[in-house]
Formats: sequence, structure tokens, C-alpha cells
Amino acid sequence: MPDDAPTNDDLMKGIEAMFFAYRGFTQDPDRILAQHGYGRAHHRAIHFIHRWPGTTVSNLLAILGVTKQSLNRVLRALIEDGLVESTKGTADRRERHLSLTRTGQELEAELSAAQSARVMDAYAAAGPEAVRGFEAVLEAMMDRELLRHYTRLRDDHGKDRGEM
Amino acid sequence: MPDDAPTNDDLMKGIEAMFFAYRGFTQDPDRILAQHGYGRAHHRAIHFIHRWPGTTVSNLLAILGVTKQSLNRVLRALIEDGLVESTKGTADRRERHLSLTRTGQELEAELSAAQSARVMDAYAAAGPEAVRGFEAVLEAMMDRELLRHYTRLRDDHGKDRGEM
DNA sequence: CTTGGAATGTCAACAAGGCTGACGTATTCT
DNA sequence: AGAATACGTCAGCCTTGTTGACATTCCAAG
Repeated sequence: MPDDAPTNDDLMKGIEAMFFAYRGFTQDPDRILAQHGYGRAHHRAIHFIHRWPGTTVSNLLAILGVTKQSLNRVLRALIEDGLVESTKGTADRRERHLSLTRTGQELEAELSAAQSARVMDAYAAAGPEAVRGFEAVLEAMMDRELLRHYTRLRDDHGKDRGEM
Repeated sequence: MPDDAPTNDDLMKGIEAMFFAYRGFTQDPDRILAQHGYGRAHHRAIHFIHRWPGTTVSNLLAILGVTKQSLNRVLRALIEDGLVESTKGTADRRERHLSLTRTGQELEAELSAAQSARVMDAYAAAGPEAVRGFEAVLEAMMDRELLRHYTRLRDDHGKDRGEM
């Protein structure tokens, strides 16, 4: 009965927990990125390109929810440094398909290892039951706009399988 | 048995969930702040001053984990705009004790209402069991350094009760 | 086949909010 | 008396977001 009506204090605690947890969440990647002269924006690009290799610039724009000028600055650096490869589309030659080079994959692995370790530790400490709850709450809290674009991308990617 | 070993894909999903959820989490406050010419940094200051009225600048520095120059810029604006009040300490007159003015409390209430609504909706959608899991995982994911400072502040605040 | 719009890149300018380094001023502690 | 603390401030730099404008290439529809 007291469960279905969270108090203001409960909500405050949740809000502060999100703040402190997000700090912890980004801490380790931030350190690694700084060593390479990159920031979080580069991490996000690298992450989603790794996750959906061959995806286009406009897909990335929709997922990340930033302007093309902002993304382009980041992408240009990654391409110049040889971490990301940009190839013209075959079906539609206006599109650029993005993928990680060998070097890019190495950095991605390093970042992913650090961040996953933190998440894995938290999962282990809280237990599998808690993890399901964690994911359920995050799911309900997500930005609907970005999520919509992301699920669309996932579906498109599924359809594309075998033709690339 | 499969539960105690999250796959790479599980971790990836968790990582992306944190990204999209944090976006959702900050979305509504960001809109309100923009209308007032403020940003997230102002929100964080307002939040913690509201939470611990009379707290000092160095406490805030430790909790937020930023430099005094960065915090000062934000604080100066809030004080000049009449949202935050800074008063010299009585015990130690080098300290500045921060509190929200009437106007500051109004903005805090507006921000808090928006953010709490989003969190409350997510809690309601996921259920009370999930909320406990959510908090357990966040707890384990938190930045230890900031958290240490924060719990110290909470304890100090308890001891101070009645003398301010 | 022309024409509108989509996908991309780029230049310029600006703002928020981090950072470092250096310096000044009360005030307290030793 | 002198060191250390709490705070404020100036100056400059970086990343990452923004808007606006313009060019190119290419697809698709009239």
C-alpha cells in the first residue's frame, strides 16, 4: 500500500541517484577518451557506429539528437584520425555509410570494456532481479523521440541483412 | 543460472538505456531552464541548495565535482537574479551559506514538478518492485567520490540541526 | 527531362559550461 | 606573526551544442 505512492523524498532520492550514477557511468570512458584527445560526443558516435556498422549519417543524427554541424565536427575528426571509415552508398549514392576501422574498433573495445565493467559490477552487486527492475524503469523513462528513431533503425537494419 | 552472467549484448542494452533514459530525464527541466536563460548547471545548484539550505560553497563544490570558477559563474548569475541568497557564516565568517529566495523556490518547484512527474510516471509504469531494483543498481553504479562527499554533508547537516 | 527535395559537407559565429593558472582578500588556526 | 582556509575573480582555452547560409550530388516525380 505505501508502495504505490512514492513520496516527494523518494522521488528526490531517485533524481539524485540518476545524477550520481550517470557520473559514475561516464567516469571511466571519459578518462580514456581524454587520453586520446576525445570527448563524450566521440564516444557516442563510436558506440553507435560499432553497434550498427554501415549506418548512415542521418541515422546517427536522429539517434543522437544533435545538429549535423555538431555531429560532422566529431565525425570529421574520427575520419581524419583513421578511426571511422565513410563510404558512399551503392543503392543511394548520396548516403555515407559509416564503419569503424581496425583502430576504431580497438578504441571502441577499450571504452566498452571499461564501461561494461562498471555496469557489470553494479549488476552483480544488485542482483539479477534488480537488473530487471532497473531496465524496466529506464525503459519507461527514455526520451520517446530518440527511441522511436532508434527502433526504426533496428528494424531497417534487420531488413538490410544479407544485402551488404 | 543464465541470470548471473549478463552477455555483452545485455550490457550494451543497459548502456544505451542509460543514455536514452538520461536524455528523457533531463528533457523537461532543460526546456523550463531555457525559458529562464539557464542551463543544467543552474539546475544542479538550485536542486542541492534547496535540498540542503544553508549549505556552503565548498560543500556544493564537493558534491557537484566541478571547479570553483565554474560553480561561481553559475552562482553569481543566480544571486544577481535574486534566486539564491548568500549570507556570511556566523561561526566561521569566511563561509557563505546559500539558500533559495522566494523566487528561487518557485523555480525549484517548477523544475522539480516536471522532473518528478517523469520519474513518477516511469515508476508507475514499471511497478514498485522494479523501482527497488532500479535504485539498487543506480546505488551500485554511483561515483564513489561524489557520494562520499554527499553522505558526509548529510551527516553534518544532521548534527547542525537546531543551531541554525 | 527538368525540377524539387533529400543527404551531406562546410564556413562562420555564438553560447554554455567545463578546465587551468594566477592573484587578492578576509578570516581562522597554529 | 605567519600559515592555511574559504571564497571571489580575471583571463584564456576547450568541447560540444546551437543557428544561418550556401554548395554539391543525387533521387524521384511531374
